[in-house]
Amino acid sequence: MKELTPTGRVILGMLSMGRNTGYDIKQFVDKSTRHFWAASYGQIYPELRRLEEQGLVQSRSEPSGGRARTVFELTDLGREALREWLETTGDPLWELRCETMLKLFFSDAADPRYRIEQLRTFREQQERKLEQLRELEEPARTGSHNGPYLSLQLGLALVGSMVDWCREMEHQLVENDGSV
Amino acid sequence: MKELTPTGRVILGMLSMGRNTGYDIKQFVDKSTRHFWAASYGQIYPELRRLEEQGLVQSRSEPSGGRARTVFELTDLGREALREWLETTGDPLWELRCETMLKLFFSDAADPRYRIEQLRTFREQQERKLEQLRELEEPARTGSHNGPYLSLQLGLALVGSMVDWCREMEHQLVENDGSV
DNA sequence: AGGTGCATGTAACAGGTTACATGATTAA
DNA sequence: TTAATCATGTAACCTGTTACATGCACCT
Repeated sequence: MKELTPTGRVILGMLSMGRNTGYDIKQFVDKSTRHFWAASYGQIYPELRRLEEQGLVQSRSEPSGGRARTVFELTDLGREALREWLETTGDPLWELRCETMLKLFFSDAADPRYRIEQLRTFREQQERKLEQLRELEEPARTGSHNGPYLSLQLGLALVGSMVDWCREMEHQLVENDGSV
Repeated sequence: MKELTPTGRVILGMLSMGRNTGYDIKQFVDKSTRHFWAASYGQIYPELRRLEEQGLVQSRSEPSGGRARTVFELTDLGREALREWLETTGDPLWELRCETMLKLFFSDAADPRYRIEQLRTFREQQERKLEQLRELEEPARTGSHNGPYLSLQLGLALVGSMVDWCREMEHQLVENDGSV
């Protein structure tokens, strides 16, 4: 069996949770996994076709009124591929790209007061993210699946710790050089 | 002035810290920023040429023995571009791609005991990362720049909180369903 | 003589985003 | 009537990795 592509895995997962059109998948990604795994139409639609070629999903046309609509569902093979991926425990992908850390790293090449500036901007950004995550908490807690809630809690811990660290560090930096 | 590319910024920063060949930059990235910002030869060498075209860096050939070697340094324009980027405070790039969160998210489609399995694998991975970061702590603390130490602390806080969260969650999961 | 490190580079590939085009349905 | 939403799709672009090729220098 061919290895699943990253987006392929998201799609199979989303199908397993009852999302069944390309549009629907994208919408749902945008209000759930987007915080740790995004996807765009440019990936989703072609990938759905590829998955069908591989026999992992099955499409059928199901227009709503005169509006074209293609509904997908997992095949047995697809369900199997998803399960296999979920049950594999081998060095999972973990990628972080954080411009703030990079700026901090190079911050000796600029006026030191910009450190606080960067930290503040970053903290505010992460606080907004935290809020967005918190809005997902209630629906995730009461939903029919447990997975989303669990992954949300990990996200919350991660973002929360960064916000806390920033607050502390901003405090220290202000004390140390008295600048705003 | 044209906007810097992501790798262009890393290069300018590294040059400002005294790294002066493509090779040297790559080596240093690999033992410092790689945890939150990677770079490969395939990006670095072409980008150095592009930066020179834009007048941000200046190269000179400086062979060591019969071994070809091109040394780069920042021009005034390059220093200015770097400073400008460092002093800009606008919605910094922050991207996380975490396969474990994705697997947890979809974990209802597999046997629940794999949740603990995924968590454990992830924690071990992050513990290794934590160790690598800790090895960088001493040199960063005693080095001539403050930036690297600061960014390292943020990384440490982030990875540390995830490890803690995993431990706690693994504990809870084991209690709740008694498996493994 | 052979392995490791220094040093430069590129071609092929992978993965993903953005912007655009199209058009029906529904709620205001 | 018009804006938002549902719905599908693609082409151009960007960014980055991997694998490979090359060759000198230095240490054992």
